[in-house]
Amino acid sequence: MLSDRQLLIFQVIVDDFIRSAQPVGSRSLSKKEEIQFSSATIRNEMADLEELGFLEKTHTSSGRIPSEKGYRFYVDHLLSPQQLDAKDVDSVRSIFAERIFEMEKLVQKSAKILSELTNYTSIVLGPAVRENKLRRIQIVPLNNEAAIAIIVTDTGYVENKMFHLPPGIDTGDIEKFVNILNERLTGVPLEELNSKIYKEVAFVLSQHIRSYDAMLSSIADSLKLPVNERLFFGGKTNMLSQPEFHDFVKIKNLLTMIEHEEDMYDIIRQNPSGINVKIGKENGVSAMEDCSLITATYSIASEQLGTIAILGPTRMEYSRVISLLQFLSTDLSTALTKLYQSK
Amino acid sequence: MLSDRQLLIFQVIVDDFIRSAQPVGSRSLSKKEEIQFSSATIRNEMADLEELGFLEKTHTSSGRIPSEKGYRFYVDHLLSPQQLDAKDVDSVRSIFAERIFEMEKLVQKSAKILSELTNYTSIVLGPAVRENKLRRIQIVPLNNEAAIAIIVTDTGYVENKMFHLPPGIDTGDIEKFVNILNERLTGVPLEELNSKIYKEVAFVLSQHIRSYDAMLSSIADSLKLPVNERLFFGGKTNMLSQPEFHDFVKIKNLLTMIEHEEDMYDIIRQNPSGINVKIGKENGVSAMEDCSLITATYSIASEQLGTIAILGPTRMEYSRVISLLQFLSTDLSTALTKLYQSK
DNA sequence: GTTAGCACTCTTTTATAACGAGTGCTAAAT
DNA sequence: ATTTAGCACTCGTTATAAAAGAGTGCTAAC
Repeated sequence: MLSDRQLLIFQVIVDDFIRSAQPVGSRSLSKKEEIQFSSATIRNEMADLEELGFLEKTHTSSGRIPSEKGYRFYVDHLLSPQQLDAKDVDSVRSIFAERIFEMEKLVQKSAKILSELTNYTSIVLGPAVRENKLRRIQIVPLNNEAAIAIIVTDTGYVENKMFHLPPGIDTGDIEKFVNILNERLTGVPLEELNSKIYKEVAFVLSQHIRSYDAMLSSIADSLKLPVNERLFFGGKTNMLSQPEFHDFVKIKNLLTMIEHEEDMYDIIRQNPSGINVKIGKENGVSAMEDCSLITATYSIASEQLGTIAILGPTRMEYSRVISLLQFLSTDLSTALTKLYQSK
Repeated sequence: MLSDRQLLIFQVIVDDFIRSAQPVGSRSLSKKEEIQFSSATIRNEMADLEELGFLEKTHTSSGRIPSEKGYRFYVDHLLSPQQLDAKDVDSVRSIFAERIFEMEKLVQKSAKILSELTNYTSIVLGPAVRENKLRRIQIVPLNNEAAIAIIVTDTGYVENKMFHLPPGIDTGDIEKFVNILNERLTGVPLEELNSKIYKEVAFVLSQHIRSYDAMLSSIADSLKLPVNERLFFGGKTNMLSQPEFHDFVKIKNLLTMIEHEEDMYDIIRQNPSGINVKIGKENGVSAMEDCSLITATYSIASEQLGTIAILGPTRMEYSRVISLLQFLSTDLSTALTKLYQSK
């Protein structure tokens, strides 16, 4: 569909604009060594590329910038899987250098490094605990009225919630109660806990414990997991350095959007596994229409755990970011699998 | 030291500037109804106030704005304890409307409401767990190599940490170990845990458990509390709407500073109990030299728990914010005392 | 098919002037 | 002895115009 020359010109324009953030003109293009034809020829090609919808002008006599369709094409067809810079490799590896133990810490550090490396904003979702299996339930009474329910999963994730004790319950009952829960529920994935409690455990409890139901509903309520997986951010303010956001309305909208965790959660979470690129309006949110979002998923063995994402301007270093995310998500998956698979 | 007329003029200037963010001129002042003298008189007084260091000009022929010294004087001497708006009272009360249980939730909601009410940034530190008393230690083994240590305090605070199990330890030993810890350490304030473990518990353990020391040091290490109390923020991006921050360098520095949790932690934490106002350079941080920080502490009974703070431009609604913080911190203290004092 | 040349467009920069809000000072009024 | 009216002056802001510069589209020559 596009001639080789058009491809070449298009690619150079995109690369140049990604680097400089300035519209690219025919004259400056003609001076590049990889381009051998005159500025007039380039102008003709550029006009064609614009007609095809790959380029845009900011005003009648300006140079060209890539359109969203252009970026999409660039990402889909012009991005050769590029070798990652040795420095970048080192930086990513440094995440795993210390023998970090908790998943969350690892994931948090990943977010930090990613944002420093790219100078964009990084967002990491996870790790998902939905499919974690229950390791232990504990109940710690605080006083006559309240107690804490604690659950621990096989990956070391701990969740806790305070609840009211039914009046008049005694410690022996609580202990029995917990023992029954542990007997019946250990090994059950968190997402099935709630239904399992009512379907299978309630009956057993009823036979052993007076007034079990008040407590059971308190507990079941407390354990209404999955708790939203947490989001971790890195470099929230990095976008302030991007020239396209030297505009108070834009930056305010964007930062406000980022602060709004529930929305971000939905946006990140809806991405399918593997690498994913959403460009500009594809994000479906007006605050992000000058942004691109690249996501990658990570997993333990084949079980998808979470998502790493980079949010940058549409004029983003797609190639490098994609390589980075690919590399990091693979490494993260490997590390986590090694840590938690070897039960 | 200052005449009544000077006080009046000064107060009106500050109030006006706080409202409008515009330098205040003599003519516009003379038109206010509370001011009965001519603009020329006002000019003379303003010149004197400037000489005394309470006012500044932005350029030779501009109106006046309050200097930092001026704000300091205003806060220290001109602020009458003002009645809080009925709306504000309602909003603050709404924090306690739902019967919230966990301290952290309460504190988080306070941060949110405060920032919405003021359109400044709110920062809440706490609640401190240093003096919380240990209620229970649990150890949950995950596999042969790792286990989770969980501690629960009398206020329902839960902290957990993963640690390595010494090779070859058996479950019976772990159980004994935990029982001894609980016997000896229940009721001990978190901040004393570490020393107590080594001084009093180590010996007992040594008599009952083989290879106790490897595990003890893992655990003690894990429990190296107090974990920094957490910071909660509200309205991080609110400062973007303040006209004094319509400057990319300033806003970037400020937001970056805010993101840097450790620094913020120190800044908030160092404030003594009660209401505290830091104006501009008094904050000692260049990123905050156009800001004022107002802090208030909250407590359970007489034990100080944490700090609520509002970060705004130096041109801040001091009177209203101080009233708000005073009111909220009192209410928060009362609510928490009621919840947790009645053990 | 390619390219040199040129008129034209539009932004950015620079210069200049006009405006206006505000001051400080002097001299008159109270 | 204050207070105030009056006025010259300052300086930032706004408006206008002109010049510069980067880039385009089109035509005609190569």
